[in-house]
Amino acid sequence: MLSKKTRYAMKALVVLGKHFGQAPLQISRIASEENIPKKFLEQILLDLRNAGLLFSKKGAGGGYGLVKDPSEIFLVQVLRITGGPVALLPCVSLNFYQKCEECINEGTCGVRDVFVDVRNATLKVLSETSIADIITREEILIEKLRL
Amino acid sequence: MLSKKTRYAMKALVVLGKHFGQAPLQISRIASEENIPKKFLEQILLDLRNAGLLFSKKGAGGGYGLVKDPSEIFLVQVLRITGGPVALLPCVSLNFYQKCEECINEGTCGVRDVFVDVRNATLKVLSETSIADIITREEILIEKLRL
DNA sequence: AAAAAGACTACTAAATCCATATACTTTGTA
DNA sequence: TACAAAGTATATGGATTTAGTAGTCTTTTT
Repeated sequence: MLSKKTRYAMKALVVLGKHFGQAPLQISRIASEENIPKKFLEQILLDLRNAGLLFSKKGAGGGYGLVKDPSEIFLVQVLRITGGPVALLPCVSLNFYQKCEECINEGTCGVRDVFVDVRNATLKVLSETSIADIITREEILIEKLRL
Repeated sequence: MLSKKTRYAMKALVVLGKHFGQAPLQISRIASEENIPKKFLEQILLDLRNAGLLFSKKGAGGGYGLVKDPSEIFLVQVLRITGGPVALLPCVSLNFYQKCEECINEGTCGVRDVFVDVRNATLKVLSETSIADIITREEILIEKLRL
């Protein structure tokens, strides 16, 4: 399961993506728009900024904005910034690898082998999907509901 | 990430799969073979038994065994018994569904839409892979290491 | 009867997650 | 220049979950 942090981060990026190129958006605005606790969102946006995804502007008329085009921000990146490993087993994680304590021989572990496949399948979707794609998907979903 | 419970369950089932058709295996034997805390494994095997995957026999010469052929036990089942949701978001889970509190309209949520795809990809692997497949994979891995 | 093995219940220590609080810094503007 | 708006940073606390342990009871075999 993804943490709320990761979920909030993605939702916030979608909102920011819709405003790309415009004036920066304030935390409180994003928070109220997406029902995210403001103080928590504050920390999250800060992480995304420190990771180079967002710029920030202090003071009156300040706020946050995307540094890159939404089509260049992929979900894997977000997941990794917010600390959510893609893999379901630590011994299979590319960026958060940890040896399974109980495992005798990692190289011949069949369970691990399967979860390498699972990770690859997940990674494929997440590394191909951008914030822009999510915005497009939302438009399609809204369109469908109109029928 | 899968819980240790789920991991231990899978490993135990693999051990039991290798002994399918033979005399039941004792908890302590599986525990020492796979470096799993015995008392913890006890609870896990009980869950698997209550879910109908294992039979148990008390008293001297007792132990646990698979009810079905290892080729008929799939990883999705194990995951669901041990309480590990397949989905990365609660609002996308088939068996552990929960509404995202903060979500305004689930039907038009692009993030959710992507994670439906992720879930399907994961589910495909986990519902196609059996305990027997894991055993086969281990044999292949061992074979490869011999070269 | 005794020993072997699982069944069941309860508990606890540690970790993690979510959220809030508080104090500080920067920037725009009246 | 002073003040208010907004982000920065750190700390803290509560709730929940996870992992593991302990102890007692029940069943079965010898």
